[in-house]
Amino acid sequence: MKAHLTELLAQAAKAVAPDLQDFSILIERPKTAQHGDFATNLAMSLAKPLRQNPRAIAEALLKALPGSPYLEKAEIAGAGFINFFMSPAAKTAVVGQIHAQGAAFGRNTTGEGRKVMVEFVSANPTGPLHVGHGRGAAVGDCLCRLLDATGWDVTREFYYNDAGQQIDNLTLSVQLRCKGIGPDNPAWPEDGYRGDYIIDVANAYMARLTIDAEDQHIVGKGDPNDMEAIRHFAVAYLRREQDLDLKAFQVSFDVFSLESALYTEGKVEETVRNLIASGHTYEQDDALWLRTTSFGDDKDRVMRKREGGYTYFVPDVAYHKDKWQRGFERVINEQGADHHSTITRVRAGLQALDVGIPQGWPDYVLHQMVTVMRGGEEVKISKRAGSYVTLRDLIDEVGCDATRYFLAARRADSQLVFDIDLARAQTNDNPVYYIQYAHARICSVLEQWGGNEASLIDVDLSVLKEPHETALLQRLAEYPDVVDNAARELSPHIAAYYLKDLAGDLHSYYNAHQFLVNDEAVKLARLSLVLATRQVLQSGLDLLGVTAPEKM
RNA sequence: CUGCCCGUAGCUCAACCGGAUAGAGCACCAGCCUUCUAAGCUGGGGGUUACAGGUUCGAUUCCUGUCGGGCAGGCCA
Repeated sequence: MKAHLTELLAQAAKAVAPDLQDFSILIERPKTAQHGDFATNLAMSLAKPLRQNPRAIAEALLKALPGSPYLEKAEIAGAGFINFFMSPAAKTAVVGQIHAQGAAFGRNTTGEGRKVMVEFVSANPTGPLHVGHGRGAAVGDCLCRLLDATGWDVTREFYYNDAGQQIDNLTLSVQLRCKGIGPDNPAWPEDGYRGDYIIDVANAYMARLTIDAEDQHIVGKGDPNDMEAIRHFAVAYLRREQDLDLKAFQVSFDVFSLESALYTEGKVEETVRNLIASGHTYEQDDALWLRTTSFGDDKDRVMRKREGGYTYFVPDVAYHKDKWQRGFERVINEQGADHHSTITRVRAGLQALDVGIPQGWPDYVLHQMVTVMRGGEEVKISKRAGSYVTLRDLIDEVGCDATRYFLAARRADSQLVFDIDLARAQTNDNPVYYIQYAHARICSVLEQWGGNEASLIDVDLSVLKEPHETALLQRLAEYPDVVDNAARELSPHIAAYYLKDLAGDLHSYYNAHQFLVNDEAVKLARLSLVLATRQVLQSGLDLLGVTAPEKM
């Protein structure tokens, strides 16, 4: 309907201002019903280039506006808004669309089947996933679903930093636990991992347990002096733990990339050679530096340390070059904002390689920190101290659906307070139940009606005239815009808020009117409307990875 | 000290390239179950959009500055 109005306005604008080339037509949904079903500020935005009074332009536009069966009337209001009032047929048309398209309603082909990679979670295999990872998992997974819904060919990828200093710390921590040494012992290193899960890893290793995962089968050697064996076992063990966490959270990946593989396959060395060949490096103080300041960084960065190892951003650059070479012209990295400083470095490294990668590549979606409240107090998250709320804890206590909704329903770039007690104890406060309840209510009504749902597809909807019905119809018609907007803005919370509003419309309608009435025509029309509503609730919940239960 | 993010009702959060009277939920107050699930609905109070300027027909939104919170600024990741 929006597209239809845009077309009408474009024709009118052409008649009013034939010489004007570059202008865009914005149509929005007014907040109050008095302002019609749609409104445009076109006359106001044309005021400047045409050097005329907005209201005068609006008059001219209205005069030139072609007629349409969907348009009841259009009028000028305020400073020069044009408000459109749609015909009843235009308002109910969406129901037919939803029935015809089913789960495809709201999806579009904007992405044209192009490849996009979303890298998310990417936790280090040094412990279980915590709430912050949960936010990344929820947001990242929703981004994938949104991109898929808008026609992109999505690859979901997880990158394991299974090399480097922290893995050494992990290995050492496990080894000490194998020998019965804990954090209380003076021999315990300052940056060792103190969590109890390290004991579990050590016990499993000593008991010669087998780690069975999709791509690895590793048996604990039981030798507390074999550092290599401990390292492999510990990493495998914790990777499997994280996989199980993700599975419990209903998040899946297509590709797992390992930092260690970048080394063994020579990709890190190759990247270093390429960077040196590019002329953007120099030696100083026995270290190798990359002149990242040439690409917008505020200081140059060390690539190869004095002791010979590479700093973390070198494999990062190698990894992203690999992404590019795998054909991903679009890559979105979802990560915690505490890593934002790597963005400039990675991009600088990629520019220095000079292999045709665009300047702003890749995209980033950063989520801010999650604060966890329990018993009215903040739970401090410290991985090394071992005191933190794991994602598994949340799923167990709060439930998968509610946890996902809470973590995805807020703008990524604002800090998030997750109150465990609230989410767990007072389930009626939880918006996710509110939405699911709307879905369950519709299922219940349809079941009691007992008729054939297929027969509701083609009924006369002209009897739907109640304000509650009009409101619901309008909300349903918004859904395709919501999906497109959320995908374009990379903002899952837009979909979450929409669903809350949609559920609210349904609940109000439900309370104000009986659906299963004696008047057959009214009954069928109402059932057709709520059947369409159920479809959109289902599709929308699916975008968030939340289930749509038929009974609650 | 420098860079990035944020600051909206008592609390948690929205507000679609700048649009009309800034919206929800929780909490508080008053109502609605012999009628399709009360995990629901209806009504009410609650705001100088941190503060001060600027840009224009119009600013929560854009720009500058101040204050406050978070995160970064390592030859850690």
